[in-house]
Amino acid sequence: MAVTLKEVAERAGVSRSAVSRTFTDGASVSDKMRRKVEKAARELGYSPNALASSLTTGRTKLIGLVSNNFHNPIFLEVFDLFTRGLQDRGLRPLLVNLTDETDPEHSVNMLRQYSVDGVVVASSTLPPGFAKAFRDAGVPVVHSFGRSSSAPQVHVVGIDNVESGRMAARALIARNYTHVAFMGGPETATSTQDRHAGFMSEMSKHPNIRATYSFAEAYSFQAGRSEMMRLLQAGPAEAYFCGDDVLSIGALSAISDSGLSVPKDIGIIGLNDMEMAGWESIDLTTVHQPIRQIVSSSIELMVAMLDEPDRYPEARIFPCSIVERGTLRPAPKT
Amino acid sequence: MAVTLKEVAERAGVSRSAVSRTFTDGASVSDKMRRKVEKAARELGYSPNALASSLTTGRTKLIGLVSNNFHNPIFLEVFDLFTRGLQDRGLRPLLVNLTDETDPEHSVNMLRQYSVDGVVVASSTLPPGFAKAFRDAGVPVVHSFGRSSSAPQVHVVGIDNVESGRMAARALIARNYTHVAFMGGPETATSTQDRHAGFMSEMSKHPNIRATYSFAEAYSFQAGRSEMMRLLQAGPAEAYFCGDDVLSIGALSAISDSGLSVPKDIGIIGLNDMEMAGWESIDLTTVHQPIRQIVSSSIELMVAMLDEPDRYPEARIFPCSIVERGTLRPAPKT
DNA sequence: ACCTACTTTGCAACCGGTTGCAAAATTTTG
DNA sequence: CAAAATTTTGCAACCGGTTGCAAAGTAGGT
Repeated sequence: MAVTLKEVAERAGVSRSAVSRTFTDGASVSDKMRRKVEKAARELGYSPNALASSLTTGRTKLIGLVSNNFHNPIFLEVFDLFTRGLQDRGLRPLLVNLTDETDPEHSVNMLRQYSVDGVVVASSTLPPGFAKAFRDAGVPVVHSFGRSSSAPQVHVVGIDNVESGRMAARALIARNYTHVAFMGGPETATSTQDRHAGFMSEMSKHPNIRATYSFAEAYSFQAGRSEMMRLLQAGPAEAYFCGDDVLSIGALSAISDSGLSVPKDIGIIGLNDMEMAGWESIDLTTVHQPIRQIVSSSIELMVAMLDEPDRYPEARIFPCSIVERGTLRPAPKT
Repeated sequence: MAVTLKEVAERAGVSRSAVSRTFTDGASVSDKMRRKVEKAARELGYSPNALASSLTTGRTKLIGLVSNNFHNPIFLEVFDLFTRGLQDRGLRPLLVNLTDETDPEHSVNMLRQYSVDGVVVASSTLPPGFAKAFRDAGVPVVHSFGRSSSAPQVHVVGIDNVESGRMAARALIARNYTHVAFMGGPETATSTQDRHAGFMSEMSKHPNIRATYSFAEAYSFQAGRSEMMRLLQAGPAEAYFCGDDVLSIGALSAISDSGLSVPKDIGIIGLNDMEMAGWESIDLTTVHQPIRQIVSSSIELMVAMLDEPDRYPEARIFPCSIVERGTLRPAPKT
């Protein structure tokens, strides 16, 4: 069906190499030749087969985009940014949904079979062995939104979750709450562990403030809602740092359904600053995670690694900032 | 870097064909040979290069997954379903983000260069010429969430948007509203056009009910919110059928910020039944669009077309249903 | 043991490109 | 204008596999 190099060569009356060269930039072709070939190619509707050429060049321009996070709306923004950024650079994302059921091993193998030039993992927690498998195969890996210390052998781009936990803690301290709490996502997530650690470590400097914590079952609305329902029964803290914005929104729902009001009765601070956090009906005070920067830096790093595969692993950590909206009481003027 | 067929053949002391055959199912290989080859392959860590084999077999198992909808959270569910469904069948989604800036022509070309076996377009409105370009190239196309009549040359899987508009209208009629309205997405979207047409056609059977309409600028929270703000100023209808759930949520925000309550002062019915519609804090009555069925049917259709590329185009239309929650007043008992 | 029928294996050509090398063509130089 | 330097072009081998075909091997029947 598709038009091949050979057909173009025949029609233009030149060698196959000549055709190949006109479509490879940097190759030596005279203007006359180029015109002849381009004419023939246009008439035939030829476009070179990227896969065939990858065979000799060793580059497919395919990038595995791996994620296990298809439920948190912030990842739609992440996918948007990744796909656009990659395609702007002539790279093609091969999307892999790493669900709990699928064996990571299997995905690794699949990506190797398609000889991807690199792999971006967009997920806080990297499946064990994943990074290593690619490194052994000589495939560059960037772990976006990952924990900086978790795997020193792999490039990481993201935020310092420990620091972001501290930042949230300081926001609560500044507002003179006397009993605060951390309501995390699942305890197995490294992001939760780190935010928790940062939060508690900052609070430990203020022994006069009571600090407690608990974990929801997932980073989801329902999990946040039901965990907050439970906390309300048990006697809630004055303000909560929730593991992320979706959890926060669930918590807000539980609070308002209990007839309490935010921020008067209970304060909430989230993390991510997803689009929805700015919706007037939610108006969530939250720790902003700079996802645009994280994604674009991840892509730049990936591009750099394509030229220099053995590049020494680095961690690129972006600072977060607090976005003050309406779910924490105002800080007293200093 | 990667281990090749030849190396395995040498180590096993057999011909390259033998190795190839043990990795192609349906090929004739004796058990003894297979064991020998598999042993060598295992020792070397060999796995066949999918791209190289595609060259001779003509199949890449790559499916272009094209969408221009990276802002509506329902599409995260759609991507989740598509990626899982495809990878369960051994197909790999090559994701293409068709933003307004990118030239559709360019995307078509790119997908052809990667010789995708098929293309799934997940978007209500198909860029003009898109389907034709692939058909001309002999590449199967399935248009998911598309308009059934828009392009009879392409397979479409989705809902009948006209009928869904009628369904929403009937829901409002049954509740004895006397002034209803359609608040659509952008007028250029075929989904909006069809829902609008269906809604108005049903209303035209009830001349005693006043029916008006307007359009928001996008399928987004902010667009829904500001359009509803405008309508509230101008004097609102008693109940609105909003073009989709995200618009509805925006509208709800405007209504409650204006001190009005839902469904007492104004009724809202959405469309899609996205996960968020069921959140207790939203509790949106809506027309359920069966996205799981649409996606799985799209995939089945695609798989069928891989075997039978000239299959006669069909439209697979799934019925919607009303999910009654809390944003419309109850229908009186009959 | 011999012949037939069937299965397994290797050879070699091919898929659609790329690329090192040397010959041919063109340009520069003396 | 010839010789030297440079650019352009084609040949042929190669990338990592697949596959039609014929030769070799195995089994079954008598």
